[in-house]
Amino acid sequence: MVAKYFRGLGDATRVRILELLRDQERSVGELTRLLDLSQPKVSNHLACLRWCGFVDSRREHREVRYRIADRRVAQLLELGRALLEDNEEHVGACCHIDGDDVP
Amino acid sequence: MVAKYFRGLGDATRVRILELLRDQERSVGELTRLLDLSQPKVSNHLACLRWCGFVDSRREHREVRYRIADRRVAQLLELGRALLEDNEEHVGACCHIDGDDVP
DNA sequence: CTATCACATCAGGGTAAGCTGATACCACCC
DNA sequence: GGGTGGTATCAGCTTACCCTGATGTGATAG
Repeated sequence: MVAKYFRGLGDATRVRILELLRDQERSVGELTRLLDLSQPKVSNHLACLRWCGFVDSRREHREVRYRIADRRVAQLLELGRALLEDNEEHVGACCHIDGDDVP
Repeated sequence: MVAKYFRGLGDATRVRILELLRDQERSVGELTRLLDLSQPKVSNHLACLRWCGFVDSRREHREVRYRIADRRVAQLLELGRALLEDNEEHVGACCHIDGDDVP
């Protein structure tokens, strides 16, 4: 179950979304433009994040605005990023998990 | 990259391993017996955890003993588990990530 | 040196996660 | 009520992850 939860963070798009939501709430359209991704893709990942309780959503006019659901979610990302700094080379070398974030 | 890192935690077997290593270091054989899993499977996940810097290993006699590499790894799991408690129902209902830990 | 224990790696097949493109939904404005 | 902007969902396909079984490597004992 914990694994399933962390798996929610195990996608580059979802992490990027969470980082954009970190400071302010945003609509789906905003995220789509900022990330330059297809709308279904963003919406799909947002649904995933919402189901797992990472984000909350509310309608405003015709838009749906998303925000981080819990401050600890940001902490989790922060902690992960901090740990990563000391292991970036290792992670990059992991071939079990195929990186898709190579420039 | 952060996503790739979290993906390392996105597997039930790897999380179980980390929790067994949480309190004490253990050999591959111990883990294999405790988890009742095949040896290649355990070894493979250990390799993944090691590459990503979650655990350290050292030889002792003929065994290889593994331990948590950084206290923050345990903190990360702790934080994840704490957050999960408030969202367990949601996570269970997430159909994008197919749970394999259903009793 | 050979045998054996403990572990690592490999090749192959199955399966779930993610993407694309199209479509359905919902709220608002006219 | 029809039309439009903003989201959500769906079907099909591709690919990356994981598992199994077999084989390779390294260290110790005899």
